[in-house]
Amino acid sequence: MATGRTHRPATRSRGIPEATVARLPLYLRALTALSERSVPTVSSEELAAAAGVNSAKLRKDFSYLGSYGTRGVGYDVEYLVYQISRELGLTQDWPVVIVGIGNLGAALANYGGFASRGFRVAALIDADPAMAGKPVAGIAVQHTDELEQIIADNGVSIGVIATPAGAAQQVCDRLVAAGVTSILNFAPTVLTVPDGVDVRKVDLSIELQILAFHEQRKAGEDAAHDGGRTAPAVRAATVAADRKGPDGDVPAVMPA
Amino acid sequence: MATGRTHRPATRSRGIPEATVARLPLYLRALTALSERSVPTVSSEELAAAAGVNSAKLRKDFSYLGSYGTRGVGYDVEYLVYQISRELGLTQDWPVVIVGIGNLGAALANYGGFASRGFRVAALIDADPAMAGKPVAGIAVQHTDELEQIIADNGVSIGVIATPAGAAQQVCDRLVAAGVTSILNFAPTVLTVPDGVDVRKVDLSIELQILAFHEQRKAGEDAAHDGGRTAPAVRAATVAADRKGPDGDVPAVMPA
DNA sequence: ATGTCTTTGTGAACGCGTGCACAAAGATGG
DNA sequence: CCATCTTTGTGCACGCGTTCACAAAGACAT
Repeated sequence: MATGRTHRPATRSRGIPEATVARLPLYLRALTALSERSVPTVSSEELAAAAGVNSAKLRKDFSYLGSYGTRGVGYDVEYLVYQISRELGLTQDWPVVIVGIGNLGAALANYGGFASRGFRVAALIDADPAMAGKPVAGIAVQHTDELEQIIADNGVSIGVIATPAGAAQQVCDRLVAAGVTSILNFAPTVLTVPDGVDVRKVDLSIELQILAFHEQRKAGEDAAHDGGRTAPAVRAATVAADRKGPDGDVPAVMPA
Repeated sequence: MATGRTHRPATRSRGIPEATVARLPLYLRALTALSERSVPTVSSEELAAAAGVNSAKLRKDFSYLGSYGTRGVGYDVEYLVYQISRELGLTQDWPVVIVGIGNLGAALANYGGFASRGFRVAALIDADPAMAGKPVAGIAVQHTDELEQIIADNGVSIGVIATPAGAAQQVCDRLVAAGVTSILNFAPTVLTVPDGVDVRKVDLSIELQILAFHEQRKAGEDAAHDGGRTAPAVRAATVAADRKGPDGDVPAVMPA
C-alpha cells in the first residue's frame, strides 16, 4: 500500500505506440541532415540505415503517422520533416526551465541542441543566493524563490531538474504545483509525481552500471571458453582488451 | 543492404532479461540507502515502492538472480546489495575515459556518482591542444594523440564520448580500435560499431522531443473535448500552459 | 497503353516483458 | 507440534513491439 504511487504501464499515446514516438526524433535528425544536403527523397532503406534502425520498423513507424511515402520512389524529405515536426509538437515553441545550475545544469544551459528544435531556455534557477544574477550561457540565474512566478509568467510546461539528489523531489513538487507537466530528471532519484505528469530520467550512473554488466559478461564468457577449470585468471587481472563478444549493440531502456 | 550494420534485438544476457538488468541499478540504489540507515531486511513491497516499480516485477527480477529472499520476512539488505553488485560487476574497478572535455565532459568528470560505485575516471581526453595539461576535476586533461596509449596502459574497456556530434564517430572508431568494448555516447549521433561492442546513448534533445510530444497530446486532448472539427488552430500559437492530462508517467526508451 | 521494376504499407506470426493470482515456504505464537 | 499469518517465487495469460514476407501502388520505359 504505502503511498499508493505506483507506475503505470506507459499508455499508448493516441494510436502512436510509445516505442515509435521514441524513434521519431531519431528519424527527424536523419531527415534534417538530408534536408541540409538538399536531398529531395529518401527510401525507407536509406533512412533506416541513417537512423540505425530496421527498414521494416521504420515503415511501420511511419504508417502510424499516415501514408506519406510514394511507392517505387520513397519519402519526400521536406514533407516528412514537417510531418514529424508537427507530430512531435516541434512547430511550436516550448519554454523550458533548468533548475540546479551546477556543473551539469550549466552544461545543459550551454547545450546548443536546445534551441535548435523548438525549445527555448526560459530561465535558469538555482537555490544558491550567490548564483543569483550571475550569467550562465547568456542568461542570468534566478533564485528558487521566484520559481513559481517564472513558471507562470512564461507559461512553462517542461522543467529540467539538474539539482543534487536530495533536492530533486522537493523541486519536482514545486514545479508540478506551479503547472509543469513534463519533467526531465538528471538527479539520481526516483521522482514521485501525480498522474498526468510525465517524467523522463537520465542517469549516468545507471547507464554505466548496465555497461559494466555486459562488460563483465563478455569477459566471463571468453574466460569460460575452456572446458572447465583451466585457471582463467590470466586475462582477468590484465587488460580486457578482447573485442567481438557474441553480442550486438544494446538498447538503453530507462524507466522514469 | 548498405553497409550491413544493422541493429540486433538486444540479446537476453545469460538468462537475465535486458529489462531486468536495466532495473538492477535502481534496486541497488534503493538498497544502498536502506543499508545506510541500517535497515536489516526489506519486503518486496517496500523495496518496490522505493525503486518506483511493481512489487511483482521486482520479485520476478530477483528470481532471475536466484532465491535470495526469505518467505514471510523479505530480503536481507546487505546480502542483496552484495549479490546485485556482484551481478552488475561492481565488485571490480572499472577505469573509464571521458573524451571531449567541453561543458558536458567537465560536468561528467565532476560528477560524484562516478567514483561512488566501482567506476574510476582514468583519464580525460580532448582534441584541443590548449586544454592539454589543464586540470579538470583534479585530473590533467590529455591530448587525443595519447588516446590509444591511455586505453592500453590503464586497461580501459569503457569509454564516454562527450564530443561534438561531428567528432563522435571518429573518436568511437579509435576507442574501439584501441580495445574499448562499451561506449556511453552523449553526442547526438548514431554510432556505428562492430559486433561485440555495446553502445548506450544519452540524448537530451531526444528526451525533450518525446516530452514535447506528450505535452502536445495532453493539450490537444483537453482542447479537443468538443465534438469533431471546430477549427483547432486556436491554441496552437498561444502558450500551452494547461496541466493534468490523463496520462501517467512514461518510461524513457533509448535505442543506442 | 502495357509491362516491368521499385518501394511502400501491412497482415500475420513470434517473442519479450508485465501483471495477476496463488501455492509453497517459512516465521511466529500458543 | 500445530495453526496461522506473512511474504516469496512462479505458472499463466495478455499485450506491445519487432520482424517477415508479400500484395498493392505507383513510376518509368517502351
